Amino acid sequence: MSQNGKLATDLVQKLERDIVTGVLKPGDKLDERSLSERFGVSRTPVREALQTLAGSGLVATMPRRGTIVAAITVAELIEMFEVMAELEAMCARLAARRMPRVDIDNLIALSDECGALKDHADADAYYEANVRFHEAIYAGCRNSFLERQTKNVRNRLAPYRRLQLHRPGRVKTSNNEHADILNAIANGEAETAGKLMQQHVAVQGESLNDLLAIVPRGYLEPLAS
Amino acid sequence: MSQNGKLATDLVQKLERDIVTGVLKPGDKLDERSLSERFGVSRTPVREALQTLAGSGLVATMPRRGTIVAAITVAELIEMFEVMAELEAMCARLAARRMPRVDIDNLIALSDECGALKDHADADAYYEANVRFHEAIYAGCRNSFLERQTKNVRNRLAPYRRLQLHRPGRVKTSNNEHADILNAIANGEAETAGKLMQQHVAVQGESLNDLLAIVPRGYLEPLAS
DNA sequence: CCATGCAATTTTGTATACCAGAATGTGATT
DNA sequence: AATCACATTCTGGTATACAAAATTGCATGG
Repeated sequence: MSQNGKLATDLVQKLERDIVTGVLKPGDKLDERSLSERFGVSRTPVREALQTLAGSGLVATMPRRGTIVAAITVAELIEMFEVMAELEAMCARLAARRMPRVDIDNLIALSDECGALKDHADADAYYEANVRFHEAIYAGCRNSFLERQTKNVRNRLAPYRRLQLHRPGRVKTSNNEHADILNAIANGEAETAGKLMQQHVAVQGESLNDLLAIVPRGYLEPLAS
Repeated sequence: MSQNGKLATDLVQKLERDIVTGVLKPGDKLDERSLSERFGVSRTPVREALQTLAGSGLVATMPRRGTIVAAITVAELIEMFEVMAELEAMCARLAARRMPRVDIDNLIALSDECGALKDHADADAYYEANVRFHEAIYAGCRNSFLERQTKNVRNRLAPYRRLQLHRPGRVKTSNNEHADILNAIANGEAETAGKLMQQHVAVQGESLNDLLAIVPRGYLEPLAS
């Protein structure tokens, strides 16, 4: 997948991580010169990295006006959740039909892991386990293109989705839904698995009003990808 | 959407057109120097353009080994059609629920246009009308993110899909399916519209064996995106 | 005649220099 | 005091120069 040279590739990964984990917030300006001296390289690989990130939608650059971490509008967020729900539903449907036994066992283990962390104080720990559970299902669809596509959209939503889990009660509900989804997949009930997953994801998009209440200032400024 | 400078943006559009329309074939080498002198610019905007195209998946570049027009393997093609069918189905479902009357009228006109060309000798003319019909449905879903995502995948499949229509009888069948889809959308039958569209697209992926028989040499070499 | 290794050339990756357009600040004028 | 014009400055876009890696071709040896 990685197209650029070594330096540029490194930059892509570092910046991607910073954006997805929230170190860099939506709307933050990404000045080429600052980045180049911060990483000790010239502007060229920095530009290539930004170019790549722009392609995947994580940053947005306006001609002659620079690059910022993609700040998604509420309308765009709703749209993306709508698509995300359907992509994950597709993964779940296919996983129910194609996931081999050994991978299902692994999925059960990941679900247990989520269960063990659901009452834990550390929301981030649950978040990580949650990601692993979902990614196991992506992998289970046995369609590497769909897997990449889904992960891409998830990454772009990551800065906003992380906030979701801090909503009271959401973790527990989420965990229950996991159990149902797992069940459907293990039993090969494709349509059920898809339906459940669709709702599981879509509910996050539908509660965007709640999300807006806790979103930090600066998250909802101008621009979509 | 466009991130690069003016020159680079132009290049992206020109190269994209050449790839989608088949002037440049999968596997063709894209030499930076040749391109730069062909377009009368330096290597920098050329590199940026290739970078952008790599991001959208239309070209593939291996580090230190250059860039080629993305040559998709058969396995990857099957995967992509599987996803494409689902994306278009989603568009159709949403369009059935959201498309305003005036746009439906326009869709009817586009369908008629396809019908008028279905017996015509010029397969390319039907192909273009077909694209317009499908794009009208993308637009009808009222989800610009989904629309972009769908168009992106379609572009990547375009070099291969174009071959499909040269299969005898396909045009007529395709046209009948259009009529059914249009009907479902006009009547607001979301699930039906989605189902029909899913099949309409998936059948192209499932007939890949036939496609392989007529694919020109050089189309199926090494690399996926 | 074929294989292997080295050299020359080609081509990509990175750095730097230069140019152009946009933002900003200052001063004059109303 | 507010606004508009102009100049300065800052930042992004493009070109060019340089470095490193890979491919190619040739020569040499088996």
